[in-house]
Amino acid sequence: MTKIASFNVNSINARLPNLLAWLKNSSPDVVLLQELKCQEEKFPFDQLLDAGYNSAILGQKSYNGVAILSKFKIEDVVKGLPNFPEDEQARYIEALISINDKVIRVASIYVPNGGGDLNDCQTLEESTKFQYKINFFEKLKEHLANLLKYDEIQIFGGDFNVAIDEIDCFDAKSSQGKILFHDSERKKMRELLNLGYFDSFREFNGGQQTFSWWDYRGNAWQYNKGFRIDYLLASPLAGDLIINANIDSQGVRDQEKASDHCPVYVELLLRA
DNA sequence: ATGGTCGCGAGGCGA
Repeated sequence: MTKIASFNVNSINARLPNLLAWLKNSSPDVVLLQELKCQEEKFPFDQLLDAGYNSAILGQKSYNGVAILSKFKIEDVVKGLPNFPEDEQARYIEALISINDKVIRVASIYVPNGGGDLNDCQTLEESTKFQYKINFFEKLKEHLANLLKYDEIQIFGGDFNVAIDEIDCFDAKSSQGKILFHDSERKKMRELLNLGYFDSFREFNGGQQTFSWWDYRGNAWQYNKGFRIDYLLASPLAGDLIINANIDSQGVRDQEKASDHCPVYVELLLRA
């Protein structure tokens, strides 16, 4: 059994003790990380290697940053969306990993949040940050549409900063039109899925409401005021091999110095 | 509720 997870750590260095504890308990084969908040020279390569993981990273000072951890060799690393070279933010890393003679293409994706304060007389759709988010989605869609042609086992995971459906919000009515649940960004998320990728959690959990992110503010965790915004997208070939998909919603987010996100994961049966 | 809490890095930004 092969386990692939995605985890927005909200600073790899602030989260290292929590991350190492979760790696030990959960023992994923591959982990897609987001929000490293550090440059490559400050990434804890050695401690992760001691824990049994190779790392490939795209870093950035203070903000963003994505990585792929793997118990297996990481090859053909792509840093940044190839069709978005002008993007200065570290939000995409892709690689090939061979397990049991099967090649898996994985990517760690950190979609822009796109929220924040609006100036007067400005709607969310008019704001620069939201437009950057929509543009990033468009570039991501173009790239994934190309990758889908390869007919590979692909698992693309990350923090997409969008709740797909009402069930993915603690209060869909009050979230309507706000960041994480605005119609424009939901449409972009659906366009990704409509390329032919599965939302692996939803495939395996029907009408189950489980969140992956709770705001640090307002005791959101205590009141379970969360959203599901972290996903593992599976190509058709990957979908055939997945035997389970879930969210580590207990035992991680409630720890001391926890990230505001918790890990999501899929389990696959790979036979040579 | 235009609040609230983190992380970075040393004041304000981003989420």
